[in-house]
Amino acid sequence: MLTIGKLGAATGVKVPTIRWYEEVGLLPRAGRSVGGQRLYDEAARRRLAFIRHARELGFGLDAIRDLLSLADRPDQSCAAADAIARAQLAEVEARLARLRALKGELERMVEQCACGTIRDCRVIETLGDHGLCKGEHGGIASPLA
Amino acid sequence: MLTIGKLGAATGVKVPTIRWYEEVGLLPRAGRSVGGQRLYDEAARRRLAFIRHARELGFGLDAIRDLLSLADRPDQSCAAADAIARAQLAEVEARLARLRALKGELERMVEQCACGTIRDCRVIETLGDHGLCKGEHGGIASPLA
DNA sequence: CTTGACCCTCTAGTGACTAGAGCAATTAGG
DNA sequence: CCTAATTGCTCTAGTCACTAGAGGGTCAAG
Repeated sequence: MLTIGKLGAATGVKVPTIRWYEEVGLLPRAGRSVGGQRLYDEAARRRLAFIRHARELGFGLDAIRDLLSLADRPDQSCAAADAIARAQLAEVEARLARLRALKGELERMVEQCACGTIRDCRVIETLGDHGLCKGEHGGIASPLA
Repeated sequence: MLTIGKLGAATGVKVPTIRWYEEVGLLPRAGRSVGGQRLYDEAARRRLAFIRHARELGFGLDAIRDLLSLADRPDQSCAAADAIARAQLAEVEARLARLRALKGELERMVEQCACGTIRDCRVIETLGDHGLCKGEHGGIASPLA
């Protein structure tokens, strides 16, 4: 049986994060010691490792919840899991495209800067006038890295 | 003189967002009509367009605040603005590298899925066992797209 | 038995907004 | 000139996935 700190160390997840996963239902309510401290078994450790890995791959907690409930039913079709992963891949590809455009625009901006005074600064000027941009760079960047 | 709605339409910024920019000090407190509604002039419009464009390029509000105060002093050196832009570029490049790694891992996962039952699903299996991953994909993805 | 490391709950804060309630002001049409 | 529709106002709360901190309780080693 692991205390929450050992579990965190074993999985690379911070202690408050583990408690928070419990609160939002990603982890089942942990059993407690006599004094009321959480205790975890190997199954909990595997479940948390799964969550952590999925987070590293950028899945949101809702998607992870779905993936976990799928993982608990080994006889069902894998199609749903596949769909979730494909959606995540599409999301990542979209963000990649956007970031590449951003990078190009920033590079252009920085390269043109002669580093004189603000008056002649291409960085400031470009920011002030969208028309100086070559390509579109769409709307405001969305969260979820 | 523009009302807040016209200003929003002219710059592509939503009305509550404009009010929020005022609240956090990116925009000066707007003058008001007799009835208390905000009114904006051309200078405000340019300032908001600057903010919007910088947001599109992924700058955070703190960086934008700095850029704006630089833009207001045309005689000063452009070095600080250049540094902010370079930092943003570095940030974008780091996120690009991370996203590329993520994309690779997701592609591998999805490609290996034979779409049978969950029991044999590579997606679920890979998520459960980080050892099946080829490369590192670092920590949890950070926000700020 | 004490010390220090760990654990508990609870609240609040992050970034950059977005949504909604409940009401006031403006504007276009008749 | 009146009315109805639109737009505006403030304020609160919610989003995502945590993180930080206060103020205490528990546990294992020495």
